[in-house]
Amino acid sequence: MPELPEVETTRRGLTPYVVGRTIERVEVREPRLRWPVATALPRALAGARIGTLERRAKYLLFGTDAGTLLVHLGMSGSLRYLPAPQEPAPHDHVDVHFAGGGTLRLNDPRRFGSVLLTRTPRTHPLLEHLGPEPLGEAFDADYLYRASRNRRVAIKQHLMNGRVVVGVGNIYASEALFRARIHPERMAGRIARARFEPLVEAVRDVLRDAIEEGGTTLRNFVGGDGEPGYFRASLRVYERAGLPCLDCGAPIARRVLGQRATYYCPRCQR
DNA sequence: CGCTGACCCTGACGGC
DNA sequence: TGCCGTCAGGGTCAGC
Repeated sequence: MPELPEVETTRRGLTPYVVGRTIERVEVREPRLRWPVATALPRALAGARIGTLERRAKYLLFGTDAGTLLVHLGMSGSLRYLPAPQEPAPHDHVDVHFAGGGTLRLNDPRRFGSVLLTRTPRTHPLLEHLGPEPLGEAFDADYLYRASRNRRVAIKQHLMNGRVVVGVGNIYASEALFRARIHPERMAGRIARARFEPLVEAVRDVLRDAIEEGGTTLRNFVGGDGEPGYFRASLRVYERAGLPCLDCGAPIARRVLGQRATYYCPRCQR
């Protein structure tokens, strides 16, 4: 489920409920996530106060005086704040109970997500080698052009490579390339310099638009407030195989690239 | 070093 | 109805 817009939606939704709160108790019902939840984690966090909630790539970083809690939602994860106690449902793997009431609850059916505690987030192996934020200043046409030289991979896979730029997942890679009119299979290293301005703008625009709509709910994504995202209605190619291109009417094509479904207009995108 | 494909896991859905 | 194959928004890792 979550790409950058969904994670950012979650961050914004949770911030008023969790920042400034003191953790009373952490309850781990199922530690077998992408990486096992450390047995020492609940004890380490008990009594800690959350001072900040930030996002880096698709990670949520809860800054506490006991270290930084890193949460990744994987494919199927979601975080919700519950003001009142609620019976855990299937796949509700982790609860963070706050002093004074309220619970932050992680649900993740496929368990590709992760919950980690670190004292040194900047140099954590999972974060250290990440590329620039797509909505930050470092991500511009010059950067992406240089990062693409001599690369033989398809531009779509290139955009989804977290070392190149973070946060661009399967939905928004297809959507951005449609907006930039670039064929997803075009070799990254063979794209003309002039096309990188529109491409970078397309990536930024589609992510910004999606954040404004509260992300994309395909199956089960809900933001921190439990609301689904509404960007699905704005998707132009994703999951539209066979339907007419909104620009030219040609049927949208679907092809598998690097084991991921890829959607594009074979007429508009070159 | 760059790149490909296997793999982690559960659930929904369509075909038979 | 039930079984089976396919697919799903994430990422790491081994191997060439």
